[in-house]
Amino acid sequence: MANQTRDQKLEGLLSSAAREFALRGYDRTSMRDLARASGVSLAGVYYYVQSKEELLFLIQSRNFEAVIAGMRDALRGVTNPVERLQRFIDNHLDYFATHMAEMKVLSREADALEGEFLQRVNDMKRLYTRALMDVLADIEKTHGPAHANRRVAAYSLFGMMNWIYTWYDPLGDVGVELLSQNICRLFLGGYVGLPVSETALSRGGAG
Amino acid sequence: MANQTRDQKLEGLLSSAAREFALRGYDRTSMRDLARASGVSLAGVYYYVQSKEELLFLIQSRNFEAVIAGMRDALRGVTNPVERLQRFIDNHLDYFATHMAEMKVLSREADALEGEFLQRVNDMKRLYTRALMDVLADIEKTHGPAHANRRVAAYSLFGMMNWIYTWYDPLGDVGVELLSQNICRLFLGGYVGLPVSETALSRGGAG
DNA sequence: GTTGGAGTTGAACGAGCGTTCGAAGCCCCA
DNA sequence: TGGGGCTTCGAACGCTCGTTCAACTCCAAC
Repeated sequence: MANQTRDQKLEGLLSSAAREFALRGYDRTSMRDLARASGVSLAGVYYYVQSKEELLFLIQSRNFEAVIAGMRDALRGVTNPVERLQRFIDNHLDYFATHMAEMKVLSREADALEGEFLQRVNDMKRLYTRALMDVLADIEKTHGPAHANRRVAAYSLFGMMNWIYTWYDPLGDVGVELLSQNICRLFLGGYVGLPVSETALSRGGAG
Repeated sequence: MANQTRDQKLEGLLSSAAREFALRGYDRTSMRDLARASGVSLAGVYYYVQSKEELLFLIQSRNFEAVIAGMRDALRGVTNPVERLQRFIDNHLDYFATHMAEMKVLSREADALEGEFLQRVNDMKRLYTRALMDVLADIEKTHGPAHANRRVAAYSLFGMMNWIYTWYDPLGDVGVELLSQNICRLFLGGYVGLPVSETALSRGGAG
């Protein structure tokens, strides 16, 4: 509480803002709510951020960047297409489960942004979607024709993964590993008829 | 335009309100926007509806009721568990695709309601989720143990189906039949390892 | 031709919104 | 001790919001 750098304070503001946005929704949350939740005055918020919309943009873009960076790390050096997909899913769900508020805001407030803010987030979405579809294409090369249209399959997988903000409780009786394993199986089994074994789904050694 | 009953005018109001809510979001759409879009004065809206929240409730509950009624019709007399699931998915996606605005509002503005309005919609959700999980339980009885936790599977399927409000264009090159077929395959293949054939997925004869 | 209720309206209300700004507090260095 | 730049704040601005209400039009019934 005592001596934080400007960056640390912005970080804290973004974190409590994400919590509030996740709770009440972006539009129903006022700057006064955010000020109260983060322990500064209303005007104080504007010292760290230019507008409410920038606040939302920072939450969305920073977390999306982290997801993308995590995916790159998770896929680096992995050549087996199925394992690449498993790691893609694993990274997505893992980050989602450990940043529920932020990812709920990213999923639900998708079109609250406008102009350049919106464009920059949409660019990330395109990049990320492209990455998944490339993985799917690789899988098709090694496992024969898929049982579903690739684009439909990609968006269906995103649907399974992003929809969790409406029901999943990371502290409940379904752990992230089980969740990730289940979604991996559901998707892989349906997409290329792969009956994924227990062991094949456990996470590999080196990240 | 000339002589409509009160009910028809309310219907028209709900329809244009759904379109506006889907476009801009519930909170960002003002009662003045709705008045303009439906061609009455601001005060005129309040002759048909008690509040903005009731407007949202009516959109959500009426359409959810229609989805549930459609499901009951689709499942009536069908005993094969897999076919029951296919019809469940088919009904959901078909209604979604023909009522994109309304279903987007139902999916996205899930917690904009409060109090009794919220409770009544949530009751419908519980009922509908229960119905799907019962179908899944039947499938497990006839096709052996599932490859995923039943609850996770159910919510994943809802995720695939509801997420389409973020990307699906009913007028695009992916028709509803193909969409439904793809999602059926993805789910069934992953849930019980069923390689669903072309013909088995075509819709049955009598409804 | 008058009555009365259904439908519609313009104008206003109070409240809350995002944002701004001048001033005050704070703390390090001279 | 004093100056100066970060940091914080109370108070206000202009605007839009959801909602209300008295007054109006219209038309069928008497």
